[in-house]
This record gives sequence, structure tokens and C-alpha cells, in this order.
Amino acid sequence: MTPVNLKSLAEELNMSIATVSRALRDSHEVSEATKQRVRALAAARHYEPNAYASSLRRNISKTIGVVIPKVANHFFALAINGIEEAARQAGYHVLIYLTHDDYAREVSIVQHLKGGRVDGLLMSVASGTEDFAHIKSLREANIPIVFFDRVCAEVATAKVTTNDYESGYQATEHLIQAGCQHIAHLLISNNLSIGQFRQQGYLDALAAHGRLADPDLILHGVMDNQQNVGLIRELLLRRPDIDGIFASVERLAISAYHVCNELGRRIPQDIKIIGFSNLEAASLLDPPLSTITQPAYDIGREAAKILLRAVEKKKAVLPSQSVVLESTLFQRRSTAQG
Amino acid sequence: MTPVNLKSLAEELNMSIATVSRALRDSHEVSEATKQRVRALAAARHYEPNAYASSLRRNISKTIGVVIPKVANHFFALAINGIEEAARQAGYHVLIYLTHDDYAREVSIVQHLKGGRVDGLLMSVASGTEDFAHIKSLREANIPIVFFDRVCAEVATAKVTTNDYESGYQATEHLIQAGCQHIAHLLISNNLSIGQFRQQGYLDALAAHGRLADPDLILHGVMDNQQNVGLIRELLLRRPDIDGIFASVERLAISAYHVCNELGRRIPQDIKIIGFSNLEAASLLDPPLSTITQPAYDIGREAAKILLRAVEKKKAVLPSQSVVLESTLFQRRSTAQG
DNA sequence: TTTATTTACGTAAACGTTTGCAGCAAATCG
DNA sequence: CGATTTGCTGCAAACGTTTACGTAAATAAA
Repeated sequence: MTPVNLKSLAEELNMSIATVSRALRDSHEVSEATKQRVRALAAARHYEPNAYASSLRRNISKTIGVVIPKVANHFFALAINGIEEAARQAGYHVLIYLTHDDYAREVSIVQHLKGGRVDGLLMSVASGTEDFAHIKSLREANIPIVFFDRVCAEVATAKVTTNDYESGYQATEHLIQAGCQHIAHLLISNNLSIGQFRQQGYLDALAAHGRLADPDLILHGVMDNQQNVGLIRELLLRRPDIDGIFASVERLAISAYHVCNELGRRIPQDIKIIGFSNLEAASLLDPPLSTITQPAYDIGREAAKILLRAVEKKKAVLPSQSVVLESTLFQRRSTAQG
Repeated sequence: MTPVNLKSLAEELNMSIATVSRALRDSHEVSEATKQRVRALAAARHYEPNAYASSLRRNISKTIGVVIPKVANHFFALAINGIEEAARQAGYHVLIYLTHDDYAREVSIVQHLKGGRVDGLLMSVASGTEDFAHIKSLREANIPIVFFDRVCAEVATAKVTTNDYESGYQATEHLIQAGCQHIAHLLISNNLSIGQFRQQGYLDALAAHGRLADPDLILHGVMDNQQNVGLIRELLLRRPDIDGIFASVERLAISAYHVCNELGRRIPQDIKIIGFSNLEAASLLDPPLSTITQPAYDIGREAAKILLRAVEKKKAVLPSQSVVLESTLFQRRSTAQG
């Protein structure tokens, strides 16, 4: 089977490769009649331009990369959904990479992407990441980057986040209003910006109601969920006075549910729980889980749009283009009074 | 900033581009001493090969495409996880495309991929797809394809599926054992192979227990969940004798929960429900949902491995390489006796 | 010593596309 | 009618890499 490319089309049409190329790109320098002929044959032969040749020549890949910790998580899944939508509309392709919250893997991925495989990058940094040299080097390679959700404060670029501080404050206040006296806070990594903001909201809300923050009530979760269950169990046994839990991430809220079931603590009578979550079935849990839900789809879509605008105009993304979207607190039975 | 490529490295080292290229690829035709020098400078200059130039020249992209209906679904999210893992290990990149179960979009995506952007394709077909010409044309372009879960029977290639017939049979029998007399079956599209298998399992299980299948109890869901809720409500109101539901997909099981809540039907006392699902929180639902859970991660990983083997050896994927993995039935309270 | 063989490197041609430049008609203008 | 513009097309050089082939020197075989 002979390959179908510009050359073969040109030969069959008795014209130059240049003319065929221009006709297909709808250049004004080629007559309408010729365009018709070219397009007709291209369609007949099912011509598809070689993306790599084009990318090489134009130094444009029409591809963006997405680097995230994991995909088996409703938040990131929805974000990808938004990203893919924005990319598709702009005619871009989406490469996906998972770090599994592993710093070394993140570095390796970013290094490889400097080869020009992508025109731009969307990223939610791994929780283990503390050094950002690899990301900064991307900027030297002139590859624009936009952070979403888990941003890197040290890098001057656009970031798409949610109002994490306010949400943390709001969630904590919600528990206080519901009558909780001793509120625990479960979070993952505290070098993650979002963790810091949410925690600050938690602390400030406590302070605003005259409560003093107890460091013993702040639990740092780990990667492994099984291990988290153990940590939470230990916490609840050590501090039986805990009557409210604010989980900074979905997994921890779920683990807390399991522990409460196991220990026979009734939700919400004995302990009230609220957590960040994009779980669709939150309202079907036993009891329905009160959540702070981030607009994940919009976050992804917005981040992609900002990136693509920069890519198209070949301009750097500016920190000033950052966007903060609002999360929504859904009050359900897990934080009901009494 | 001058570009760092083979040319610039060669100039600085006073050798030819060819030697630099060979040194970096660890060719045996270059002396160890030279390799050292080249590697040292490449590292110092942070050289990253241009992926597109390499792909163009070698006609190999080191990239596979994944075409799936959606990503905001735990099954597909886990599958992507498995795919990414296998791809990463083999040094491949992963392009992702969502069809949203839209046939036209699927065709458009597949068409574009014929341009050689990917070395191979993993696919779970859209529920609206009935014509497979676009997929067959991929094979003409010599792009191997492996289906997973939602396979296309007409295309002779490897498929990675689960034992859908047995699962459908098992789920139905489970409901019968639990005492259900009138079991409804909720499914999406019946031109999807998996739907057919599961339904056949349902029908055969009924027959094996001397029940006659009632077409009125088979509900075909649609894309929109809100609409599905309406359809299910209508079904349950029209047929108050229904005391068991076998949902072929997670969404429909969730919708059924919502309808039961709304209509005051108690699960499992009035109606027992079992459904295909990869929902992590299934055990936390009210009541905990009995599920048939597919090994989604393994499905993705296995499919990717088969594809990558074929890609590496430049051989076609054969139907004989198909794999059937087993799903697991988790019995929970939604199908408890009494 | 001469003749093979091996080793280590360079030359140059691809891969398929895009695009600056030039050419050459026909059309327009002075 | 000559000069200039305009519209269309072709030529050829890129983009950065890989690799078949050639070649010179060094080594081995004769």
C-alpha cells in the first residue's frame, strides 16, 4: 500500500507539493479551482497529514500535557473532562501523566516533556514535591504552564484554584454551628498550598469562635488508605472527646466513615463529619455526607483555556491571569444537629 | 537562548551530528571515550531530544491513544490508571480522547489518529456506535487496536473483557436466591456487546429457575441521569410488583437508589438492588450496595500490555490474544434476605 | 610486506511538512 | 504599447533526527 502524503497527492494531481500543502491549509495564494481538486483527491484518498512532520516544521505540537497525582479520583477525573473539552474545541490533543504523588516520578515526567512534545502543561503538583527546580526549568524551555488546584506558589504563572481558605473556614464554622466542641482536622501533606489554606481556614474559624487550636487534633494522613484508617482509629480512641471531623480530602472522609462504623460511633449523633469531596454518591451514603464540593470540571476547563490562550499567542502565562473559583458547601445529614 | 540540539552539541564537541546521535543512543560504533564526552555535555546542556524529529524519522511515536466514552467514571479512571502504568513502564506516552458516547465524535477522533500520531490504540467503544467502518480503516492504516470492556465484535483484534455473561447470570441468580420474584434489568445500550452478554446472563438465569422473562421489566437507560431517574420511577410505579433490580451499569444503580428513596421503597426489604460498579464507597451507601466489580485497573493494564507487545514487534494484534478477566460479586446489604 | 578485517567516525540522504523566494503568466495601469 | 501589479504556482531550503554508506586509520591475518 503506497503511502498517502503530500507527495503522492501532488504527483497524482500533477502539481507541486507546495501547492497541495497550501490548498489544504486554505491559503489565499491558491486558486479556488485548484483547492477543489486537491480537497477532492485528499478526501478520496483519506489523506491525513503527518502530525510529526508538521510539528517538527512548525515547532508546534498542538498538544498539551496534563500532569496529575492520580486519575482514580473524582476530582481529577472531572478536571480531565473539562481539560479535554477545552482542548478538543481548540483542536489540541491531551497527553496524560500520573505522578502517584511521587516526587521523583514528577521530575522525570517534566524532564521528558522539555523535549518539545507539548506546547504547554497543566499541572497539579505531587504532594511529595518540595523542590521546584524541575518546574522552573520548564519555563526556561519556554513551555508555558498553568497550575490547578495543587499549585506551586514559587513559580510565577497562572493558577486556577478554589477558595480553599474560605472553604476551610466555612466547613469548620459549620461544625461549630452544629454544636461540635472538639473538631479534628484531617489533611494530607502540609507542604501543599491547598492544605495550608484549608488548615488556616480551620484555625481561624476556631479562633473566631474563641476556641484554641489543639495540634493533637490535626492528623496528617499518608498515601495508603489502610494506614489512614489505622491513624484515624488511633486518634479517635486517644481523644474520645472528638465530636467533629473536617477532612481536607475525600479519602480521609471515607476512611473516617469506616472507622466510625467500626468503633460504633454514630454519625452525626456522636461525631459529625464534613469533607472536601466530589463524590457523586455523597447523598446516598449512610448517612449522607456533608461536603465541600469543588467545581472540578470548571477548574480543568478554565485552566486549559488560560493555557491555550497563551500557547496560541505564544505569550507567557502571567500570574495575573489566575482564577479563583468557588466551592459549594452541601449540608447533609452527617453534620445534622443533635 | 540558542537551541540545544544535536547540531549545537556536535559543534561544541567538534564532531559530527551522526556521532553525537549514535553516542546518545549508545551505539557500538562509537568509542567509549567519545560516549563519555557526549553524554557529559548533553547532561550539562540539559539536552532533550526532539520527539517529533525522532518520530518523523523513525516512523514511531512512542505514544498510544486511549479512546473512551468518559473519564468521570471510576471504571474508566481505574482503567486509565492501569494503562498509564503499563505505558510508562514501556516508555510510552498516553493520549486521551473522550467520546462522551457520541458516535460522530468517535469517528472524528479515530480519523485524526490515522495521521500517525499514535503507534496503537486502546478503545472502549461509544454506546451509540453501530457502524465500525472508521475502526476498520484504522487497521488499513496499520495502527493496531485493542478493545477493552466495550468491544467491537466485528473487528478482528484482541479484546480484553470480563466474564459479562457469567456475571449477569450470577447477579440475577443472587437476586433469585435472595427471594426476588420480579426482577427488573436496567441497561444502557443493547447494541453494546457487554450489554448483550449481561442481558443474556440475566435471561438465562431466569429461565434456569423456571421464570419467564418479561420484556416490560427490561429498561433501556439513556445518557442523561435525570431522565433515567424519570424512567425508573415510571417503571417502579407501573410495576409495583418489582422486588429486585439488576443494574448493568453503576449510574443506573445509583439512579435506582434515588428513586427508591423518593418513592419510599425500602432497600432491601421492598426491593433488592445489585449493580455493576467500581464505586469505592459502595460499602458506605445506605444500604451498602451489592456490586459486581470489574478488575478495572487490570483490564487497562492488560489491554495496554497486549497492545504494546504488538507495537514493539510491529505485528498485528490477533483475536487469539484476547483475555477475559473475572469480575467479583460483593454481597452487601442491598440484597440481604428479608 | 600485503591484504583483510575491524573500529570509529563523517557525509549525506532521508522522514513529510511548511514557507520564503522566485518565476511567469495574465491583468491592470500609465 | 511598455511597465507594473496581481494571482497562481513551483523550487528548494529548512525543522532535528536517524541511518545506509563510505572512508581512513588501526589492527589482525596471510
